Amino acid sequence: MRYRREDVVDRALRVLDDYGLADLTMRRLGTELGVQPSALYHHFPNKQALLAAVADELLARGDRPPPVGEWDDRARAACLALRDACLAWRDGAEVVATARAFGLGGAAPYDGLVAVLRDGLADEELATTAARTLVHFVLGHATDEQLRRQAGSAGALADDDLDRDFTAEVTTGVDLVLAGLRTRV
Amino acid sequence: MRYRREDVVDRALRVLDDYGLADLTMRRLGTELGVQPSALYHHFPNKQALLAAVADELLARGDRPPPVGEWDDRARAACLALRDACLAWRDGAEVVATARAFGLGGAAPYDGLVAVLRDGLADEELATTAARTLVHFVLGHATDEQLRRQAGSAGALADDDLDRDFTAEVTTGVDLVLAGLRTRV
DNA sequence: TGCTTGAACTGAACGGCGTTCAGGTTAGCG
DNA sequence: CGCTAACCTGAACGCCGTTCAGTTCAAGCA
Repeated sequence: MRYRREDVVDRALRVLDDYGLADLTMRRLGTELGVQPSALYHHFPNKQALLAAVADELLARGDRPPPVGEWDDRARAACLALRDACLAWRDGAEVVATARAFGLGGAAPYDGLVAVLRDGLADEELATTAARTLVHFVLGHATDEQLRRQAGSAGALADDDLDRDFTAEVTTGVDLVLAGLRTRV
Repeated sequence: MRYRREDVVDRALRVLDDYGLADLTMRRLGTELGVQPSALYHHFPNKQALLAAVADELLARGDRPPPVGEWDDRARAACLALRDACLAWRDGAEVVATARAFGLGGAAPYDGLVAVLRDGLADEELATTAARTLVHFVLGHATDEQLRRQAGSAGALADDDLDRDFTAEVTTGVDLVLAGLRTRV
């Protein structure tokens, strides 16, 4: 069997979901495809680039049409969509956050948020800063949640850390930022 | 020479600042101390625990007495203090964020923020959620900044990504959250 | 002073990782 | 049918975190 780039990304996404980011190694992915690890370097210059492609694919699959409405409602929806896209895959948030930090991928949600906020705020600089604030918070919170759930299912965590309502928490956080923004229009 | 735990942490902090997190390996730290890598396992059960201790020490050294004043001013000061503590060391933000994510260290700034916010808000749940929002944002932003500066000094980045005013950005972000909180008291 | 004890460390090994590279294979197109 | 470019092999390199049985040595006690 011979593979194309997209096949590799697809399989990587499956390995990620089944075994977690720590076990998404070039060797494991190669084995899973029935291929030498070195074969993957025909499709990607290095592992970071592969992970960036995985992040982009993960986000693309979780994409949903933005709702119509006020700018703040659309911004909130975009944040929750980003969160849902990440939570749909094991360690999804960490993958996206890492790719974003390295500047190699995961830019779509940020760009979308900037567009929405620019509409509502008419202040380019405030829009970018607010978008960064929101994305950092959403990704940070989702990373935390996934890590904590994993530690919880491994039985290494107190129970009261698990029955938090993560969705309510993240909504409150996003709304805090949006409320702050509303005081500036 | 024989070392105690604190000596190892101190040296690890120096290695971190001189060579970066990627080069802070057990072997390198051992070499730096003139000791076998296995010797470090007498002081720490694993590398994660060592990094948690490094994060705590890094935060402790950057600690400063909280200013008196309104709760929102104190919260802003706490956020900026956290950022400064992280920025004072190479890859400091990433070290703290990782330790925090694993629940092994770096809890002090979060606890401090919760205390301040609980004072001003009289709402325990909102205080914890807001503290999480702020810490996630500050650490995410600082991680981004350090990674970007490093990529910039390696000449792999556009210039306009570097002459951003990171301090103004993070202040604006924090103030957005605080303004949002003020609408709730 | 000599003895004991436990903290600190050695040295070698284990299995795994990302990555490189020279060369082999094979699908598809002209 | 032959060529070309895409895809892959197989072996190696130099790292990594971690384990473990055994050794050294400073400090406290008799």
